[in-house]
Amino acid sequence: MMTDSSQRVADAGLLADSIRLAGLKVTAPRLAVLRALSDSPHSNADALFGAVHSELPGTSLQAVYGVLAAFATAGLVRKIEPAGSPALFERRVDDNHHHIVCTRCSVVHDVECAVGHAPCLTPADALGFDVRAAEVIYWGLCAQCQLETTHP
Amino acid sequence: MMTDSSQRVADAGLLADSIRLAGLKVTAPRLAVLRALSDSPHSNADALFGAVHSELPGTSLQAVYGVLAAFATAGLVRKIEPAGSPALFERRVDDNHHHIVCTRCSVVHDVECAVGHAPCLTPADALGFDVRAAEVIYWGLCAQCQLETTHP
DNA sequence: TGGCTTGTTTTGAATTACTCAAAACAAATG
DNA sequence: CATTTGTTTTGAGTAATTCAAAACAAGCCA
Repeated sequence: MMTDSSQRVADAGLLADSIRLAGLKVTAPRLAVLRALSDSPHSNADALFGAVHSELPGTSLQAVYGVLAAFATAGLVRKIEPAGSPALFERRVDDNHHHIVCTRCSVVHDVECAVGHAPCLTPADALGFDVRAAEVIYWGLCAQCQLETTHP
Repeated sequence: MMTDSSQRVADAGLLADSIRLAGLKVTAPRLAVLRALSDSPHSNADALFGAVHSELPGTSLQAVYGVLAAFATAGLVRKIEPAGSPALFERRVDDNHHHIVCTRCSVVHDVECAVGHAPCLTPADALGFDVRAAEVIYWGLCAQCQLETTHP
């Protein structure tokens, strides 16, 4: 039976593998950022810095920015930038999912592409563009905030 | 027959009317910003400041930000914030159109909602959210940049 | 296994886009 | 025309991010 600690080691191995597979060197800050992102998807650089820093106190905020930039360029993480928010990062990549954001508390959740296949990826008139991606953000009130605004 | 200058005056009147109709006081900076936005939709605050400043040299950049914030709150303009870009503004409002952005030169064009009615406004699973809006941004290469990248 | 090369991180500073606050000013109303 | 209320100026401040040079470490090679 696999213990908690061997599980953690196995996880570290998987994290390291995916970093290596992306063509990047495996370093402690990179492992820590990737683990923090696994634990909390849709985190911003500052939140990740907080998580990483408690595990690896020498790590600088700039290192976290550097790690995230390298990961994003290598296709290991996806960067999303909802209006009015600092950039958020997630490990779910290459599956064309979208996001729903609460206008009150800013919580973000993943949502599958509304239509399964990709009609919303094809604009009515692409105006000569070679369209590579479609990004959809839904805005609304999350369940919790609906409660809190109707029972103030 | 309407002369160029009476046309300009008529335009100014229409601009003033729409500002007044939005419940805002009509001022020179507001008229100038609204005219600049009519001339160049998808402009950012800095570009608008440039246009306004040449017509009305006393105007400050902060005033432009103030005007745009008041317009956006009043529903007179729409603010869009594509990833990696400063906020852009446009007068087209309340018609649920979307945008297509060139990943190379950052030019922005309007596109109609891909499907006419609103299936893309309804996520597959709204996760308890009360969804109020869906924002779609298409990313790709504009016609010009396709040419310039294939004939370098 | 120890050096070498290349890529990564630290340290420190700078920049961009935007916001805040107080005082001066101007539009609209009667 | 005086007053009220909203707007703009002036000046400063902040958040998020980027840049650059030097120190450092990972992975390769002998």
